[in-house]
Amino acid sequence: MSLDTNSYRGARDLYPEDMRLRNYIFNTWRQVVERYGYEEYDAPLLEPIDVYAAKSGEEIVSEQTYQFTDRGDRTVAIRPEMTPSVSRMVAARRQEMPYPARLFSISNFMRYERPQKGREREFWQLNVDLFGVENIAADIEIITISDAILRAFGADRKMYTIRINDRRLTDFMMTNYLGLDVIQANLMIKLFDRKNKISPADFKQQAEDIFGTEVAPTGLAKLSKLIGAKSMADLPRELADSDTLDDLKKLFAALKSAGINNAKFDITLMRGFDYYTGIVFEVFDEAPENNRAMFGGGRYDGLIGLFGVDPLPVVGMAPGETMLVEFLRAHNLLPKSESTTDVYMIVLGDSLNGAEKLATKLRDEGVNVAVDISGRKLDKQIKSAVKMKVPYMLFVGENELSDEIYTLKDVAKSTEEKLSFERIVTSVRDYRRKSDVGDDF
RNA sequence: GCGGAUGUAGCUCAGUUUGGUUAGAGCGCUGGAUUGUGGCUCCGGAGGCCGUGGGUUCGAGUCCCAUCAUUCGCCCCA
Repeated sequence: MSLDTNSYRGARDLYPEDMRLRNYIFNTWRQVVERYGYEEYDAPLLEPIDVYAAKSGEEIVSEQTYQFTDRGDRTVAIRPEMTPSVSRMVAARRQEMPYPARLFSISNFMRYERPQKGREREFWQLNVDLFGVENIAADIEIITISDAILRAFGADRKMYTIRINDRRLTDFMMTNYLGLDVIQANLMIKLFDRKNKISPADFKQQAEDIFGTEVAPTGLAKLSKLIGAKSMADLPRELADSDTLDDLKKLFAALKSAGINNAKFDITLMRGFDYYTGIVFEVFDEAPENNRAMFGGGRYDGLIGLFGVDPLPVVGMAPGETMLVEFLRAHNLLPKSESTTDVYMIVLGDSLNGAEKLATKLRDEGVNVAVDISGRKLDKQIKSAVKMKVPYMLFVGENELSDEIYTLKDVAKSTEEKLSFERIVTSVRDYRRKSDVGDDF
């Protein structure tokens, strides 16, 4: 019996052409967040299980983490997310960190889930967190960066929407306005989460069940006022007077003046229930075939305190690679895939020694060169170069070596020029400079 | 965890309804012809446990059961 060549379920093999796309995404992420002054960190792949159990729901941890007992009898989990780890790291240096602390990481995670479109068992995420700022400026910065990231991939603001809500408003709404107890509020939050997936009639029916028959009529009336609110101005008086709206107003004003015209207030936005304490937001893909939340984030001021130090305010977000690729594909923003090798050297006749020497000289000038050392016929060598998507081929034979004039072929344009060594170097450099600053990479 | 669809050559698929000799096509791959230049042309070749395991049958790619995988929904999504 032979071994299976398939990769582990929900985890992908990345061949060079896949890795080119991943590198493009990671490089773009890194470039944007570093421009905002964020610095990179990393944490171990494994954490003690308690780190997750304390923060998230118990059943999520037991059913969806990869966990095992190590040789020292400790129960550990492969990280399913970064937030607990980075919180642990910041808590450990609570007193000595420079604040505001701006941190990011690009790391892989694993969750034991059923793989489907846009979701894998092993996945990569950018995590961006801003520690130590209580005021709304931190929330503004994180949302602005979310926008900047998508813009950096060439996205137009018509392609996505940023939906924003505030957890404090949700709490006030559930408890004071709708008069729900904790259990009812929980159910209502789950129902709000499902709002776009079910019919209005089903929504109404399920809401009625939550209210109970006695209070349902007044409850439903209040609910429909909420759902109908397209902006903060439409909110019922009881909510509109609440203090948290000042923050939201400042936030929207700031986003507007930054040109972010696709941010919308959405009272129904929930984002789970667990640990958010203020602003929450989600970035939605507006492509019809893909209409759903791509990623999100928000403020979670309570987590650092779990590690036995004074609490610290935090705002963070985490876009994933998988969803982003779906977004780029849907909007035709995928870059053209090209080899990192600049020049594929095609060796004619007995010229291998001379070709290798020339390759070394080119490499000394920073040109990436692959020499075809196979000794195959010309057309086979050319086919390899085309398959690799190398931008240039360089033909090296006895005549070229004695004249020191070589034929450089542009693979895409199918044009060729006879050039000296120096001219080859400048041609390749010009090409690289152009493609690095363009929309494509 | 639940439901639907799909697994045949490297890839895209036909063949399955109605079981019947050596399982096909296009592209790709490979050898050659012609070219000091591929994405032209011509001639030849290799490559399949028909996802896997069991069952029915004289006989299974085809029918039945199970299982695994892919995929679309549901649940969930820290």
